Amino acid sequence: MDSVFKALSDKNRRQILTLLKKQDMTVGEIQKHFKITPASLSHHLDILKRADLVVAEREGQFIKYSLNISVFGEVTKIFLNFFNNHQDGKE
Amino acid sequence: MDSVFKALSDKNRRQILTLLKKQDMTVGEIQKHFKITPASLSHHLDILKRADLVVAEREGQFIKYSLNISVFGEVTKIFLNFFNNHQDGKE
DNA sequence: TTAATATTTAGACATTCATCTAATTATCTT
DNA sequence: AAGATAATTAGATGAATGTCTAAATATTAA
Repeated sequence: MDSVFKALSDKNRRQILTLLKKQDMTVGEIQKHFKITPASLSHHLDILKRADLVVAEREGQFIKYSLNISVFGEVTKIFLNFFNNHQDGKE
Repeated sequence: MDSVFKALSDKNRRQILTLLKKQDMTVGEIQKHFKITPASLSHHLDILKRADLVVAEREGQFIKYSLNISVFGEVTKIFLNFFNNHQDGKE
């Protein structure tokens, strides 16, 4: 469970989750919302994946990421929904 | 809001919150549940305080800590209640 | 199969962070 | 006022973390 809290402790990663809450996205699409390098983004996605917060699935040349809709995923969404929209996310 | 997530990202601090959920405690009482030094504990309490998750009040020679029962406090309790009791807390 | 695009992995670097010891502040007791 | 207890602050240290560049892997297109 520690990995979930660790994963949520980074602002970029929380923003990724917020994006994926709206729709599944490829790395490239997610990338557009950030100014970090693809390598850094990939690192964040890996941390979210290890925390079981997101799932990755290859679609040809792309890799599509989506929220892991499980018990944790649900609660996390509720949690994020409450805590975000206050002054955290930039969009 | 970042400070809240950062605060929750440490296992010791989450355990402190879990303890305070049951009852207010002085630093000394909290201390008994950990094997870190008083200085380290004080540091963690400071982080929780800055995140507005707990409140400190001097009572003579002691300082009593309690959960900050506010909107954030309430949600945090619910959140912790759900996410703990899985494999995170040691008690 | 060669070139181009998408994403990840490896390795390095600077910053943040949890922890400790030692010193300091605050309160209580004698 | 002096000593004891409670807690915090200061400063140091090693580990963890976020970021980058460069290289590697995977897939599509020519």
